[in-house]
Amino acid sequence: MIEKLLMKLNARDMLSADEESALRDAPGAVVDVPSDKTIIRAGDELSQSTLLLDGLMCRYKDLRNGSRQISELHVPGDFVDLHSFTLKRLDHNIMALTPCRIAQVPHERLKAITENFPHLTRVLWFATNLDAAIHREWMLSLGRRTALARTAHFLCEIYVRLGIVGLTEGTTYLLALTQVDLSECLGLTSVHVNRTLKALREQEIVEFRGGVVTIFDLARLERAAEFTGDYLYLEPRPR
Amino acid sequence: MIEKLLMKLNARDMLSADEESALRDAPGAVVDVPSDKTIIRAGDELSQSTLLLDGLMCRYKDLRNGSRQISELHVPGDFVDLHSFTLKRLDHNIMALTPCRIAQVPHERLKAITENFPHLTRVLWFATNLDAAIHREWMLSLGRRTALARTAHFLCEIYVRLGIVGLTEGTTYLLALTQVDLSECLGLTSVHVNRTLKALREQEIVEFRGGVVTIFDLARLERAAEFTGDYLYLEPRPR
DNA sequence: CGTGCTCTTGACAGTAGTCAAGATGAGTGG
DNA sequence: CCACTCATCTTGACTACTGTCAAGAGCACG
Repeated sequence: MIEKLLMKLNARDMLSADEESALRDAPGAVVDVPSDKTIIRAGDELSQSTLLLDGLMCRYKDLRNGSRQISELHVPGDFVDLHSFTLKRLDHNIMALTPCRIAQVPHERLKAITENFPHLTRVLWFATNLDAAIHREWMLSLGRRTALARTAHFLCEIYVRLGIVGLTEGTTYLLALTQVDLSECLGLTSVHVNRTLKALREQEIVEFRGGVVTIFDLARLERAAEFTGDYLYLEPRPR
Repeated sequence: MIEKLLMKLNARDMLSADEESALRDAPGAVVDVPSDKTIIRAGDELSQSTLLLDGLMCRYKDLRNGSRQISELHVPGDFVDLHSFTLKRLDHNIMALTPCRIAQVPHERLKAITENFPHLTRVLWFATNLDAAIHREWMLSLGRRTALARTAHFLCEIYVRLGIVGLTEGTTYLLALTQVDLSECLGLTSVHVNRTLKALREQEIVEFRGGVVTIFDLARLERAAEFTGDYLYLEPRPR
């Protein structure tokens, strides 16, 4: 059930059999969530964390005028709100962007891990630090990249992250987002995202249509984005 | 020496005497860093973390064209790169924006904390999760707030964060940044920051001159920024 | 009392936003 | 099986916020 989480973590460090089994024992309920449902609201008191098994979720915040910023897109294997374990409540909302399957992990079991498995604790800590690294790269995009580079960068990142958990096929992957969803990730309007996707398509770099991303020229996509995967910490090493 | 760190952590949870003393024993060398010096470069192999005792530091990334995005401004008491403990290398640079005094904490000692002090480990984990929460709020600023709201929000945040460590005087605080530094935090050009500060000053909301921030009307500043301190997690509770 | 950095301002440019209308397409009910 | 509906996508025309370029002022420091 937690195979994708293990793929993600084992790409960054090696877990022992004991640690893997502690992780396997961690989930409580498995729940299906319909598309568009906000499962956690900012400020809610939380006693469990959410592991995404299948589907796409996001974290978002919004302003009074209704404009929304997605701060992270989550793919299967992501521990969507592992950080709620120490924060106890969140500063943002979490919603399903597609129908999702999640596993709920009681904070009590995470606490037991911190008491008994120091190395596994560091690996989980690492996982939240990785989220923060993704946040920083997005800040660079939001603050300094052009709409085109920002969009290209996003598509590169998701390509790598889905690849880690085995959800790419060559240079193609499924991404059931609307252009509005995309615009909320990218800090743009959906109209401008539409124009930007058109430009990327006409330059034969990448295409995003009907929930499918097809990368025609990965090298050019990465160049347009100034993408390097460094910030995704894809080296197995002791944490 | 680590009093400001303790103020920061004790505002979020209570540390035991043992835990405080473990933290006091953690720092190795104390070092002075001149203004503008980049002390850590992205990719460097790291074996210690940096605790900021005095001065202002920042984390930043840049693009090939030279434009720079600061992803976090650090104030005294901040564990600037605590996350390097699990990441082992960083995805961003760290530099001093003013003359600084730092304490260097060997990762070995942090590792010992994770082996012997589970609760203190969770508190330190919390501290990195707090950085990520600040990242998310900045993403909302960069992606969705106007230049004016974004600038106002930044000044609110720093006001609160400096207040926690006793570095405000009423509604005034010292902030020895240039407008270029500010623009790199805010994802704007320095010219536009200049105009935005002028607008805030002329509306008698806040003034930023000569390294001094004077808030004339905190309520209006917070309203202009849509600022609430929720994301700074200012409640002492078991982590 | 220069030198250089920072701040300030004006004129102009351009990227991205706004508004609006029509196209496309999947799902629904008659 | 065929309208019909609603969400999403697309495009054009226009707007505006922020960026660019440039020059001059202010000021600390040697």
